[in-house]
Amino acid sequence: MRIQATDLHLEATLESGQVFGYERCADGSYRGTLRGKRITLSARGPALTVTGPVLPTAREVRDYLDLERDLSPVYAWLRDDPRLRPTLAAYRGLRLIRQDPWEALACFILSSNNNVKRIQLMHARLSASLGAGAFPAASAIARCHERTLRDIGLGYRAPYLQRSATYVANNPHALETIRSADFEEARALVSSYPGIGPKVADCVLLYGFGRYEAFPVDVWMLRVMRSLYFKGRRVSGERVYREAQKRWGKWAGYVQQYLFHGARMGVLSVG
DNA sequence: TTCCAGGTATTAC
DNA sequence: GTAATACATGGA
Repeated sequence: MRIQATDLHLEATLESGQVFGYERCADGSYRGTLRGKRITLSARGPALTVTGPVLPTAREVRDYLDLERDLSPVYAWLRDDPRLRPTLAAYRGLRLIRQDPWEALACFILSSNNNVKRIQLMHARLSASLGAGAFPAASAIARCHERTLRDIGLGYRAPYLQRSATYVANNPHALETIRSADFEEARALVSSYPGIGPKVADCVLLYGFGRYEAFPVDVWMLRVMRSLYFKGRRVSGERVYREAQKRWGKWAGYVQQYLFHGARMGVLSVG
């Protein structure tokens, strides 16, 4: 299947630490799962090619990659601030993937005090062991014992994931309740899951629920925001969060992705 | 070998 | 409220 995608940076989209289920192939394409279907994505200029045994619909692909969204408000913020232009120049077309809410919730429980490489490893092992190749449903993880998850290599996060999965499996409306809540209420709900604090809660809302006002503050966000907007002074996560809300409002989460990737890739100053 | 990684939960002032 | 500490594990 070929899809017209004139403003998509596939590499930055799949390798900016927002999604953990994609593996880069030698030819620059990516193998992963889209709405439960195993596919390969490859971009050549404005043409996006999707291959696989069972294809998602073009509509599903466009929705998943957020291709319909007009990013001009985000680009305006990045273009009009000299401090941010380098990340726009390098990664224009980076889009926030509209992930499955449960997968985002689970993966970001695994992300705490962890590195992207190993989160990807955990994702792959969970998918192979419990999901027949796709990321396992909450019910499949709920059925596991903590021991099984530790054997997969989840470490101390195993009980957090097991308990969160059990809650979601036993409360079928849990995720819809989050979706229909206003932002602060949703934040409180997500933060109440075991293993989820303020940073991961914002990741879940941003990547799993499309709440673009969410602004996850991790070590990279502290570094780059301190460097760019606080003259290198040490500042609290809360202070950084408020600054982002003030500057970028309902687009803060989208700007955050450009900040995060730009900082990690070295095109933005981190002090 | 030691250190670090998209933090969180717990405990102590 | 703010500060210190343990937590599993793979890669550098």
